[in-house]
Formats: sequence, structure tokens, C-alpha cells
Amino acid sequence: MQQGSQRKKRVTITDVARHAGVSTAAVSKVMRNAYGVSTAMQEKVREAMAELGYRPHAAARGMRGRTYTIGVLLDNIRNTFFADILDGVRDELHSSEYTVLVGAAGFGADAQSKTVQAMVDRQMDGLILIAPGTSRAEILAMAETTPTVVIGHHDRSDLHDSVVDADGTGAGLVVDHLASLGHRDITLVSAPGTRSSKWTRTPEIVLTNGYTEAMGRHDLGDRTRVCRAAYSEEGGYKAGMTLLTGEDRPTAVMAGADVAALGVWRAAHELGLRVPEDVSIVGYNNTALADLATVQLTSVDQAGHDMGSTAARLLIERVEGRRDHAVQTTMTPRLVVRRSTAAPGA
Amino acid sequence: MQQGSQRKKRVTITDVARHAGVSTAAVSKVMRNAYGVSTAMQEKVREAMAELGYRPHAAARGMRGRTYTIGVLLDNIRNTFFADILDGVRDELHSSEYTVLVGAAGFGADAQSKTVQAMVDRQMDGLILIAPGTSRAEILAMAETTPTVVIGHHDRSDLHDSVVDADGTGAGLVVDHLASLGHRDITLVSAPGTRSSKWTRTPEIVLTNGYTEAMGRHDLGDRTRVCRAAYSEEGGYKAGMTLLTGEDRPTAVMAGADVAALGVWRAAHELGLRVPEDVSIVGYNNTALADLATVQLTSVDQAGHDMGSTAARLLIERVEGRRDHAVQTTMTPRLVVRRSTAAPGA
DNA sequence: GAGGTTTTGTATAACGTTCTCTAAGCCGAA
DNA sequence: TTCGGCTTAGAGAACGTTATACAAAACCTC
Repeated sequence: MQQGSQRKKRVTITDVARHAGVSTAAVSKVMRNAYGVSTAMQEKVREAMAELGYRPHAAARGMRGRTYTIGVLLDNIRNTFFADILDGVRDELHSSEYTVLVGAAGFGADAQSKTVQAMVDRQMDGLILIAPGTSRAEILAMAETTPTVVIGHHDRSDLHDSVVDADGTGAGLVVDHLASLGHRDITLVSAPGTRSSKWTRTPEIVLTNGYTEAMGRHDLGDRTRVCRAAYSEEGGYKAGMTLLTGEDRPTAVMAGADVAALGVWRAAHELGLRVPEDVSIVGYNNTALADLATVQLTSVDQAGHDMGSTAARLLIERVEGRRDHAVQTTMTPRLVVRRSTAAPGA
Repeated sequence: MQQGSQRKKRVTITDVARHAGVSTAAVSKVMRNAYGVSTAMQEKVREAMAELGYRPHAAARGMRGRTYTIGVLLDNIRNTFFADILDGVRDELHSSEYTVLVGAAGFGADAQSKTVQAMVDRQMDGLILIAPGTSRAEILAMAETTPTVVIGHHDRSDLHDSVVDADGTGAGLVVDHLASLGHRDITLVSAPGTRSSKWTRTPEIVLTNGYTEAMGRHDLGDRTRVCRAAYSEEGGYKAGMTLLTGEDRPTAVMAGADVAALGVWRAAHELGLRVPEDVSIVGYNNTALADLATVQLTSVDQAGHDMGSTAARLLIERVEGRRDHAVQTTMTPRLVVRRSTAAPGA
């Protein structure tokens, strides 16, 4: 199996112990700075470790507990909102001894499930799942074994912590903004429910509820219209094509993700519709994309970085056993108005 | 450490063996479909595994060789070119038993080095490193132990495989295009060399050489001008500000990455310069970003997806010992002209 | 049916850690 | 001195897998 050229043994704890003239148990203790080591011992061992360039073997550690690894699951690496979250996680964990590894599984529930399983098999210490499409039951079963933070879904559970955005409020902000500009035909483009996954309060559901509620508040209940689309450029494009070529074309479209909003924009563009003159478009997440010079998309800021760092903090508390009851943190969204929205027919 | 609620034991190979009434060795053989198992045994064991919902413990496997994990290192998750590469890797490995885990380390050489180390510590079977900023020596040392594919850097080595784009040619395509439009003051925005890393042929170096050579070919050798900037929106913005506010402002700017090109664009925008009328902008990588309706950035396509799948294929060949000499694959770039380039002063 | 070969299943020793126990050493108090 | 208590170091048993070595059984061939 192993090629001849690829030999070269790893330095193990045994090597360190021998080199320092102590037992492996002692070395282990020093590493974990456990109770019962003299300063002399400390120094001797640390010196030996440095000299030999020793690095603990994570797989071996995994057999006896910790691996000092945190897994982050996300569906689509192209949604830059996730990059914001990830930055938050990374910044929070930067100075710790934990390593963050990302599983980018794609949209399929089965692929995501496989990836989460893989993380558990690799004995990761904790998991951060960003709006998983996997069935709720599976996540709960997982969470029973491995500390878990779920980002996005509003369903609470005693088994895992949650970090969510007040998506209902966010939707309200958008509708308020559009209505105040004079829009009445406001359509929502939101992710398709992952059927049978048993999450009852996914971000898209909460968003949709918020939208419906706000439309009612503005006496636009009868104009309520929701179109389902994957949160990707392509998904938004398809939805845009459907919406903007049909009859009673909406004067404003709000999407549940910036990427999707840009897809709608492309559709509008191809159909010869000007933004915002002919149709206003609003995104969600306020990713860097929305702020590009040529884009300038009105969007809702969710403080992705904060969500990430909060999730990481909560997770570590759990991993290290400093807290044993579940917690849900809610972030407050904020509307960022740019040039993709204006009064209808302006 | 472990909370009371988080008990629940894993199903192990021993459980399966007992349940099927055979030895653990037999179960292990069935899993690896090794030589010396009757079909009767096969069935018995597989049935037991299914009934118990057994999943092999990757950490334990790691202690004795394979972990069936492939690590991918990248600096900036926001560069969507990397998403293309990653998709390629994922598609290639999708049907195999390998899991892909991503380390997003950021630009710092030390953070990247830490991440690569972590991957090796976790006993990953193989590594795909996308334009690592880590020192060459370190990568080579690593590659001696773990099969490795380097994407981006043109430096060859017997120790690892390489997948590169003919960046020199790509730069030539851009200069040719711009020169044919009548541009003479063409400035290149390229990544800062990671000093002391000892890579002598990084993508940016090769790109710069190609640019210089092409400028010479068009008798524009004296107009050659290179500006260093990180391949991020922010990096491009800063470079754009410097270039476009200075004297003898270039009529065309080509950047080594689409994200950076968009940063330049933002600078132009803020300075009241129209693209392409006042300044032409060209990106590199032809990411989805470049094709956005409101962007339409001329760029160079590098077939990121192919690079990813090729890298994955090469890596698996090595991991499974089917090849023992290093290989370098070069992709051919292709110019995609969009609306961000035009004749100067048009 | 004896001798040989092939097939099939098991026992068991790793792999590199962690962690519980126990032993040894030292101190001060009785 | 002896005893109890405390600190420090080490022995050794896990953890879940793989792979080697070997025994047992089955199949040949003459």
C-alpha cells in the first residue's frame, strides 16, 4: 500500500518519553497539564517535545476522547453568508487549540447526512450545522452523542444549542420598506421546504410567516405570493424567469438570500427589465456581494460573523462541559437600503 | 467531562461480531472485502451490520492506516474560484468512500501551516493544497509522509503531483485582447509574493512573467506596470485606488482574480470612472461572479471544476498506490470577453 | 486414503493515546 | 519511631480497528 518513498515514522509520545527519560504517562500529563507534575518534569518533557518536533496524533487521541476538532456543515460554499459565519467561527476559535474543518455537502439531504455521519465517525468534539437539510430526528440522535449547535432553524431542543436570526422581523423590515415606497405586489422568493425533514421552523418558514404577517399588516394580504427556489444564483434565476414573464408581474421581489436575489436580477436583465425602475429587488444576508459597486443590492444584515462566533462560543462551553442546558440565541436583523429598490414605475 | 445526557455507546466491530456469531477479524475482512471470506460469511456479517446500524470508527481506523478522508486546504472561501475547484473534487470523490473535509485557513502562512499540520495529525489519507502560502520546504516534508497534490504553483517536485493552469498563456490572452482594442497602458494587479516561502513559480509569478512577455511582444515593454494586492475584494479596492488616482492612470487594469477585479471596479466607481468607457477591467478565473447580470466582467476561464476533479483523481491514484511517480497536469486557459472591456476612450 | 494444496475462520499483537490506580517519596505530628 | 497525609511518577489497561500468522477444514490428485 504505502509507497517505498513514503516511509519516515512519526514521532510518538513514546519517543518523547524515552528521550526525556520518563514514562509516557508523564508526558501525557504534561501535555494535558494535568495534576501531579513537578516543574522539573514539565521542563524536561517540554524540551524533549520541542527537540523532537513532537505533535500529538489526533487519531489516537480520538480513540480516547477528544480530537480537538470542530466540524462545520454547510450546504453551499458559494453562499458568501456562510463565509461570514465561518469567519466568525474561525476568529472565535483562533487562539484555542481546536481546529475547524468544513464539510461542504451540497443541497442534497442524503449527502449532508453522509457528511455529518463522517464527522461523527471521525470523533469530532463538536458540530456546527448551518441550516441542515438532514432530518430533524437524525440531528437529534447525533446531538445525543456529540455537542451540537444548529444555526438557522428555529426549532428548539434540549439536546442542542441554537443560533438564529429573527427572520420574521427581517421579512417585516423588507415589506415595510417596500410598502412605504408604494409597492403593493411584493413577491417572496424563498427556499423550498425540505419535505419530511420534520423541521417545523426553518429560516424559510419563519421568513415566509413574517412576510405574510407583514403583508397583512399593510392590508396586502390578498397580494401575498410566495415562490420557491433554491438559494443559489441558478435557483433565483429560474424563479425570476417564472415570476417576471407571468401575468401580473410583481413590482418588487424579495429573496431569502442575496445569491438568489442576484439570480432574479439576471432574469430581469435578460428580460429587458430595469432594476429598480421596472422591478425592485431585495436580498437577504447582506453579503459582500450586495455591496459590490455594480450591484448595490438592498438587503437585510444578519450579522453572520456574530452568529458564527456565538455558535463557536456556545459549542466550546458544551464541549468542555461548562454548561449542560440548551440555549437559543437570537440575532436582530437590520435593513440596509441600497440602489436596487425604488418606488414602482419610478 | 462528558455530560450525563451524552452517553449512549457506539456500535463497534465487536458488537457486530458477537451479533453475527463470528470473530472480529472476520467482520473486518468483510468490510475491507479482503481475501478469504465465504459468501455465507459475507451475508451473515452484512446483515448484522445493517441490523445494528454499524459504522466503522474512523479514528480507530486512523490508528492503523487509512482514514478515508481527503483534506483540501484553501486560503479564502470567498474566492468562488475555489468553490469551482471544490465542486470538481467533490464530484470526483462522490461515489467513492472518501470524505472531503475543507480547511479554510485564511491568508496567513502560519495559519495555513497550522491547518495542514492538523490535517496530517488527523491522519488524512491525502491532501489537496490550493496555492498554499506555506513554505515549500514544509510542504515537501509533508508530502513525504502523505500523498499530496498542489494546485496552482508551477514548481515541480518528485514528491507531489501538481495541477496548474498555463497562467502565462492566460496573461497573454488578456494582453492580446486589450492591445487589439487599442490599449497601451495596461496594468497588472497580482498577488504579493509570499516572501521566503521559496516557491519560485507561484501562479502570480508565472502570470506576471506572461504579462511582461506579452507586453514586450506588443512593443509595450516600457508601459509594463505591476501592482501587488491580496486576491480579495478589499485588496483589489486598495490597488484600484492607488492606480486610478495616481498620475498616468492606466486605461486598462487586469487582475489575477475576479474578486480583486471587482475591488478595482468599486474603486473606479467611487472615483466616478465608468467601466469600460474610462477604464477597462479584466478578471481571472471566470467565476460565477463575472457572469452576474450587473457585472459582466471579461475574464479568463481556468476550468476550475476540471482542475478539482483532476486533482482528486491524481490524489486517489497515489493514495491507493496505483502510481508512484509525480505528475504535472496543465490546463489551458480561455478568454471570455464580456462588457467590462472596450477600446480606450470609447 | 495418503499426501499435498487451497480455502476459510480465528487468535492476537500492534497502533498512540488517556487515565485510573498504585507505589514511592517526603513531610510533620503524635 | 510510627503513622497519616500529600505530592509526584509510573504501570498497565483500555479504546476500535487492521493485518499477520496459523489452525482447521475442505478439496484435489494419484
